[in-house]
Amino acid sequence: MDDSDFEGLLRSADLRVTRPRLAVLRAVRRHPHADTGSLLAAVRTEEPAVSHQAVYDVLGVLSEHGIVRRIQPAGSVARYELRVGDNHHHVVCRSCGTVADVDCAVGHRPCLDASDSRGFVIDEAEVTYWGLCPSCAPTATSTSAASTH
Amino acid sequence: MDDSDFEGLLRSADLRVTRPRLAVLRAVRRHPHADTGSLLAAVRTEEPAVSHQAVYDVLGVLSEHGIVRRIQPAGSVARYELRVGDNHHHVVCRSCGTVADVDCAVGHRPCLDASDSRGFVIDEAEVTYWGLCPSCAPTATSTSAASTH
DNA sequence: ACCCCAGACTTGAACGAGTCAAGTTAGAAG
DNA sequence: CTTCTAACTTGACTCGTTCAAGTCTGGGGT
Repeated sequence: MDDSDFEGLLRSADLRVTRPRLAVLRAVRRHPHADTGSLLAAVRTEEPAVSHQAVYDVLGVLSEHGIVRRIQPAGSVARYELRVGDNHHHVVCRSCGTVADVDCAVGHRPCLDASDSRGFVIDEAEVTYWGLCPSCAPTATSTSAASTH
Repeated sequence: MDDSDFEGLLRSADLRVTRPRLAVLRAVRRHPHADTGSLLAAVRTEEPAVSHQAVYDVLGVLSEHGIVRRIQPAGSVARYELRVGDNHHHVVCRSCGTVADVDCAVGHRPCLDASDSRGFVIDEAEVTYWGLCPSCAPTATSTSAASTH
């Protein structure tokens, strides 16, 4: 994912290639799962004149076009990442809020043919794991028994 | 789930039984998946003097003690429900934001033994389905093919 | 039955992520 | 080079949620 890749992504989505957009894409690449505020700060290290509104706008259109993915665990502000369309989920630390990627267990499509989908037309199943990250977890306690809810 | 059940739940969590708390519990029972504002309005139909702060406090402690469950789909405000510990997930309508319960496919524990949990100690896996509710979905289109992400 | 006090509530101000609106700038097609 | 509109800047604003300080009350102890 270098700058010419970003340019291609923008062009094939019929979006103009602008300095703010490239700067936002580079910021998201450098800071996966960062929130808008951090991304704004990161963008301004290379493009000091970019407004916060521009960052919101850019992240908005990039999400709409599937170039970045917006995630928002309960209790957190919106976060963004570049990995799209590659079937992965997220682990969120209950203590510090850190987010990490988790590859989907091979071949599994969790609960997807939900017996009763209530008449909804479902297009995505999002899985979020909750727990404690290595830094926050009490040391030594090992196994990660998890329950579905 | 009648009022004496609520009283029991509170007492066994070492929480005082107060009129505001009972009113909030009744409101959550009457309005599953409602946000704080709606619950406040519902509470005030029977207890007009209850402050908004009280509702926030009550929902907070009830969540901490596992008496109610707080959910917050991306882009939504916090919502609350009484069903706890019974293994169910949620479908959220992308168009109107409506939330419905979906029972977990029997015996499935989605992606839980995640091949690589990044050193996190996981205690819960939350599944959110995204799509269109019956009212918002274009009529007739039927199948609900879903992709994991 | 009464007292007492920490836990629960009221009041009112404040915070901050995100949005709205109006005017200006700059990609990129012709 | 010109033109047009998508994209950006600026600045005000909304609203869900939290903070802080003071008052009240459920329920255990006497």
